[in-house]
Amino acid sequence: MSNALDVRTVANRYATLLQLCRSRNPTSYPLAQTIHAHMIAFGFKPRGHILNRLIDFYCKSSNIAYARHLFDEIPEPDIVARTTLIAAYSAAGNLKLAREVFGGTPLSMRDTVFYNAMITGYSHNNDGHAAMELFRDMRREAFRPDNFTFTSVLGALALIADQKKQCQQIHGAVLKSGTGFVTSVLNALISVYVKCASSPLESSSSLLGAAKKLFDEMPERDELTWTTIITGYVRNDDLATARGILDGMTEKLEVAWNAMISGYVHRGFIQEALEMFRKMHMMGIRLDEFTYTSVISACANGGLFKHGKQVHAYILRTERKPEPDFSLSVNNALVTLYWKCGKVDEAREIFNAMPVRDFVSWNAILSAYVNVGRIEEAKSFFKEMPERNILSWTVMISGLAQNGFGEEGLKLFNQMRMEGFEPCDYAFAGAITSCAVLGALEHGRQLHAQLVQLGHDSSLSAGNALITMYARCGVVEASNCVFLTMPYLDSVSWNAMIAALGQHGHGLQAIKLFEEMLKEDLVPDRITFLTVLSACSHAGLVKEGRHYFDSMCGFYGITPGEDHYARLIDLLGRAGKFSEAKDVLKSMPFEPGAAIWEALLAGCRIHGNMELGIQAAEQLFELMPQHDGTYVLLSNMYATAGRWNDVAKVRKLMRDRGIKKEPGCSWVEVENKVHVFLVDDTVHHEVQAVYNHLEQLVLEMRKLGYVPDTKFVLHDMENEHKESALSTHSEKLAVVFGLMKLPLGATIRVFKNLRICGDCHNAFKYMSKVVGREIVVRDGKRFHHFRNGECSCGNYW
DNA sequence: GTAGGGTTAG
Repeated sequence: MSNALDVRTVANRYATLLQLCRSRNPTSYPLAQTIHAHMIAFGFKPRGHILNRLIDFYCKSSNIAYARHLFDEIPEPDIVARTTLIAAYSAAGNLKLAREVFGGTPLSMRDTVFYNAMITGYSHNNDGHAAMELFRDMRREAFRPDNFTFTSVLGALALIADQKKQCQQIHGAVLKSGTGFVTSVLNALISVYVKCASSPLESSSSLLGAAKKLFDEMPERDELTWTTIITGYVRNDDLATARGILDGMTEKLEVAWNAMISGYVHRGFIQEALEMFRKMHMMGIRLDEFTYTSVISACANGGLFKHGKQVHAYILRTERKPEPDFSLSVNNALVTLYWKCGKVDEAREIFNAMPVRDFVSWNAILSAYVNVGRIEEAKSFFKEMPERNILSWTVMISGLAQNGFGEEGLKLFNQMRMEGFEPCDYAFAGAITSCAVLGALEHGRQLHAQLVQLGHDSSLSAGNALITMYARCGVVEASNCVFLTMPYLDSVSWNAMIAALGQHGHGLQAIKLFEEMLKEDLVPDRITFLTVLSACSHAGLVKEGRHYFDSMCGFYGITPGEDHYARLIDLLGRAGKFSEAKDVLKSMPFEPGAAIWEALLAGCRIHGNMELGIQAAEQLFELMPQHDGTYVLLSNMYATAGRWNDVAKVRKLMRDRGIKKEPGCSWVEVENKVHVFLVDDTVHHEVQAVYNHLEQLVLEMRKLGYVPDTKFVLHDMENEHKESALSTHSEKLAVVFGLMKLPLGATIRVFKNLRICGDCHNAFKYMSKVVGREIVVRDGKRFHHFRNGECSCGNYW
């Protein structure tokens, strides 16, 4: 400074100017920067209090790097600058740097505010334990906790699952410290009791009672108090009490009303949510973006497209100058409203017209494509996304899995991890579903282990996915184990477990579980009945199946869809009750579609009902000429009847229509080792070896007095049919290989889809007795358990 | 210099 102006005077003036700026007022940050720019131009070096203020402003305007630069220039930064920096690093999610500043500060310099900042930092970054630890350190070093400390610590405590005792301890400490009447501290206490109550480990009523007592006895309540107690009851699913408190509230507090509305929406009380909205409007309570988004979401979930549009129109009429945040969240809700009401392309139009978009907007469109099965569009949209978060990945992974692209789903899951995203339980659920699609048991087991390691094992979505995965991979015992140990169950879990039992031929157990579900006052949905009907069909429980079909239509008032009828036809067809099946066909309110004809054809194949089978196949050829399943079923039906010329005709038809038969590939698992057999046009040498064993086995079987009914595998193996038989029966050969070559006592599981005809069903029964071990074999989505000459599906075949 | 509530994407 070349002129004669006194440094102290200049400093005072700068300090006065900075007083005009307020660190909690974002609009003043540019002014503070301008003042700093002036200092630099003027050659003034800020120190002490002024420098601290500047560091604070740079932190707040999210230029932490520059704030750090200023901080590093100070020879001995004081406690205020350090505190500011810690708060800034924590807010930006950089705990490591915050921790560094914290650790580099000598004990003699520290104070309560300094500790408070670090405790809050941990709490904001979801590390409740570290925050508690620091709180203990602080008390050990004899720093007196104040209001801020308690509110932060209680916030941290709410992050820890098992914390009832600590709650009470801190409550005691609060009372001792004399802050027990401070509203902010009491709010935090109520909040933590309430959060505690919603933990599965605690009994909610006593903790909610403690919260309510504090609330009732409070000397003074502020807005936060009301919101906290109301959201507390909402979160604990006690909407009635929440509503009672809200109705007794004199303040016109929109935050509490919004919480109530969203509570109703989450619990599916659409009408109540809309009624609250109307009432708010009538009482002149401020409606804001939170209100609108919840109400639009209510309409989306209830399929009330017209109502949703009315709300939209109302917003456009009344909100003249919407803030950017406002229109962003409302538009996001609208996008969801449109696609959930079946208008995906309109949703996309809204999205395209949005001036600002965030993750929610992008993910909403992605889920729209995924949910309606427009998977190609979903894939290219996913690639287009400028940024992806964990949800984007999850939606895409489970979307791929649910549409049958298991391999792509798993690939994406791995890619997600490679890009540094820690998968959440939903992402795991997607990957596990991929394994279910692929029948990849070993991979599924690994994912299960990782799930446990990462502490996601109480997750509902992952648990449900595991039940299905184990069942689809042939290990229904594991499904049951998951089902029994899950802390929470929803109707999806029950449906999944009933399906698992049904798929494995345990029809009676499936029905028993279904009855248990009814006892728990859970309302069965259309999926539940699909599952129950399948279970009956697989176990041959014809009478029971009919009964449930009728009770679904009558008692539960569910209109049966084509899928329900298909299950019924399947049930009757597999039982050989063709005249009844024909009656159902006639009585149906719509023309039978492909699913129904396919079910009928499957029944005809089993029972050799050639006439009806051919008729069904003709319908299927018309409806979906490229569907290879029809050809296989028809050809198997002919083969069972020994009509080889007709088999040849079907094969020619396939060639003419360009339908490729997939190369045979099968795998067998014995004692956690998987053996894979490949059969292409040429016969793989391992299969040849199996074939030799098979011949031996048949000789053995004959010696033991077992004469295959007509053919089993042998008839196919003669002369010109030998090669094709080897490929179509490679799976069965693999089982034989497993039976003969591998150690005794282990269960043999075949994951590849075997199309089981009556003869091989008999043969498997026989073999299970001869070799004295359990054989689990997949047939479509179903499994057969052969043990001791019997099968889990009874004598249905 | 530090704390605390409500929304939308699975």
